[in-house]
Amino acid sequence: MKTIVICGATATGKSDLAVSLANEIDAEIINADSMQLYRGMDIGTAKLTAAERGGIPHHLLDVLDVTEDATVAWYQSAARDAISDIHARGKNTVIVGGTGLYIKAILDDLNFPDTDPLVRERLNKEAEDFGVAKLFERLQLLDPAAAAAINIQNVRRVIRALEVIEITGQPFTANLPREDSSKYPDAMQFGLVMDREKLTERIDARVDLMWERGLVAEVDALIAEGITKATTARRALGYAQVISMRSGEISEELAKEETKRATRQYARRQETWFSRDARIQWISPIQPRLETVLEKINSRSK
RNA sequence: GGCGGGUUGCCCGAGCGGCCAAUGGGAGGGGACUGUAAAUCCCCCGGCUCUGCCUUCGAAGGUUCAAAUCCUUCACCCGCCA
Repeated sequence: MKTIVICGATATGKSDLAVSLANEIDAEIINADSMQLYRGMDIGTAKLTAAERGGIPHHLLDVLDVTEDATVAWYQSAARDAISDIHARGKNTVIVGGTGLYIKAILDDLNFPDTDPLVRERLNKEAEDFGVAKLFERLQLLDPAAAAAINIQNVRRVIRALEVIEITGQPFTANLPREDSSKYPDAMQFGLVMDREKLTERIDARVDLMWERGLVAEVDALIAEGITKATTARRALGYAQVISMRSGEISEELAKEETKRATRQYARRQETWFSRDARIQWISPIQPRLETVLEKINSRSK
């Protein structure tokens, strides 16, 4: 059974390609977008409507309330279970999304050590009270390799490293493995690219459309459901901006502009992330996407 | 018409005779990345034949060994008085 990944920056047209591809190769789709996991976050995440999904079953889509926080570890096992299930039913799998770490967590041999809210909370408090420098010093002592790889300013990562060391008694692996640890050696990854100017245009247009379609109302509904108390969902592009607009911090016009700006920056980070995975086969903007992907898949299976 | 304040690099905004190509922030570009990843963090950011040189701080003159910083005139913007 095939495992195909469609990745790339936001607004490059991944979702549509995934559906048409799934149709062609008798596949089901697994969402690899950290924000499309949430129910009710539809307009702002550019989630495909039921009609647009064209009857293709989508997994890991609409599976969490906005008050629940997704984590990579949870996603990893849920996604792998979904793949096993799909393959067991004799279908192929298409994984689509822009969350690089999530895709990598599925494909590669990443083991996420446990987490402990209490330990984390204590470390957080320590960082606030005494500063990260203090914590970083400890990290240097306990795990020089991790300290060398993590920037002292990156509080979140310093804390996580210390948390892992404390819970497991083992050093923290601070670097992701590169391409040599695949759990699904037959998986094929395809990346969609677009030149910056074109992408910026598409992002701007998409954000305008989100507003027209009622993003503000969507966020209002989620605020009522408690999204502001969540730690993950409320940071989503567009949602964070509308939330701060509703709290009176910024105007609606600014919220919209900021959403476009933040989305542009996000797209850049995505490109950086995906660009380091040599396994990805990039589909250039001038190539017919579906045809090119099908061709590559077929030539591989021969 | 009179008096006062302002004009700084793509934008906002410090600087107020030498240590200034000029603090900060934003935008833009590059990069990192193992339980918040649409997150978090780092680097670059006038030009060049790049341990130095050249062109920048509204414009044009001037003072000085030396000016974004002082003086003069002009242009535009802002406030108060008419």
